[in-house]
Amino acid sequence: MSIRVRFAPSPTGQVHIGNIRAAIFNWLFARHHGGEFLLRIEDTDRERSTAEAVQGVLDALAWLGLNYDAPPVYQTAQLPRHQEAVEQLLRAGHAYRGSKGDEGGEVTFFRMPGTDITFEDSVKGTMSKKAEDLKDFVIVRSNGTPVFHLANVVDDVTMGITHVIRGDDHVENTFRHIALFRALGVPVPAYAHLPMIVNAQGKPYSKRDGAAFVGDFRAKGFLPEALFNFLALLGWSPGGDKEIMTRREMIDLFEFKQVKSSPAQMDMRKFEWMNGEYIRLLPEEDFRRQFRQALESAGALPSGTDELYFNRVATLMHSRTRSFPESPALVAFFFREDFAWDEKVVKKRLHKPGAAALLAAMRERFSGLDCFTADPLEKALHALAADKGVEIGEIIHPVRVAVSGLGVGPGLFEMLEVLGRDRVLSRLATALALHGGNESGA
RNA sequence: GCGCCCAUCGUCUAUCGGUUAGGACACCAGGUUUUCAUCCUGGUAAGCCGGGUUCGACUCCCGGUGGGCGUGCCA
Repeated sequence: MSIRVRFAPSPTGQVHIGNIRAAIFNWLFARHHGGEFLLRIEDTDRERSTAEAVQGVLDALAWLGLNYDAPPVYQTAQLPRHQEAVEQLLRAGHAYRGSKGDEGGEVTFFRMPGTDITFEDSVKGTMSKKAEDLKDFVIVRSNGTPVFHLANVVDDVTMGITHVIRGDDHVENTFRHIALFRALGVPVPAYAHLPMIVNAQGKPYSKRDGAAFVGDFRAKGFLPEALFNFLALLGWSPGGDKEIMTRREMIDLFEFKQVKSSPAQMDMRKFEWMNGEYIRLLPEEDFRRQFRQALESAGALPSGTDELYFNRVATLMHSRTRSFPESPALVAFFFREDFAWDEKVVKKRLHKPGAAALLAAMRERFSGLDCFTADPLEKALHALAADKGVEIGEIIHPVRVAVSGLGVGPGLFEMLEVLGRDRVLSRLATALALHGGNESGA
């Protein structure tokens, strides 16, 4: 029998990373075995389900490249089948009607078999529950609508699901679901319950802990390939030392044997590192596009900026970008004159004894250059250092701060070349005017 | 409360009775004849506690502690 799995989110909000990781594992498992990966929208909670949320699920899957092999199944459209199943259960004596609580009306209960239930979980091992801990439960509400357990199981039957891969929070439900499958007289699927993603306190990872939804990562400019890779490795370890893997490699290696059963914490620092690895792998044009997007959304890119100039800045930044959110602050000086000054660096580099004099001399020599490109600029700087008998760093650092306001950035000479003569000379003059008289410590 | 589950560096993890407990991120130090980043080299850092079983336990068993999940006419 061919393998069929499904991702079955309820469209009641944004797609949580724990959820999407379940989708990733389902997808990986299906692709590994050449099976089918299906999507089912569990929209039976009419109160909370929204069309926007459905679109959110579709977008998240598309963004991460989690393609499904058949059109999405909407649970609300399966109502007739749910009702049929209930009739069948009623006829066979597996279900009965009754009242519960003080809400009045009549609900339909599923009658648990009265025996212990055991199943093999692909990640958690043998799971067992005693009969006395398994109570009858409602499968149809007093208003006639089926409850999750019933709908979920019946849909899995109609969709021919062979393996149910979902979050750890569903383990307890599994015993009821197995009883349901048996009562319906159909094969019980195999199960794999994934550990939860938790925060530093061991609590479920939530919005309070930072980016918690797929949309958050996307909005911040993280790459889908990086998120996919990172999430796949949260709880799953193919052994070996390789962590940056292609989809093909992940598909080939994926097995539940290597999925851990303990919860994992999302380490944003490691994720940013991985994102940086993927950024470096990006084709230049792709990098430019996303780089531009990051700057534009942060309002750091003035309209009318020269295309070529922008491209040169992008090239300079490609190899040193770990995540797009950090970009605006690092390159603002390329695009505007009122960039921020890092006061600590200003103090350290510009207020240093002798810095102003060197800066002034450097400006003088730069202004005399015929060709304002990296090579001549570098030669001029080395020459000045030699003439003054100072380390080149004594000049490099003040120049960098003077033109960028920062202590870090691309290689200085390439950076000066891209900035161009006008910006460089005027900024050096400005820096001298602002800080030239501030030398301290001597 | 009851039921189920989980427990290796700060984090993600390898280990499947015998290892100097390995790797990755982060961090620290040095190098790559300018910073930062990249890259290279080196370093700090771990088996929750207590009992067993065994010649020998991170690994198996029991208990404790801590944490998670479940206990809906939500999904």
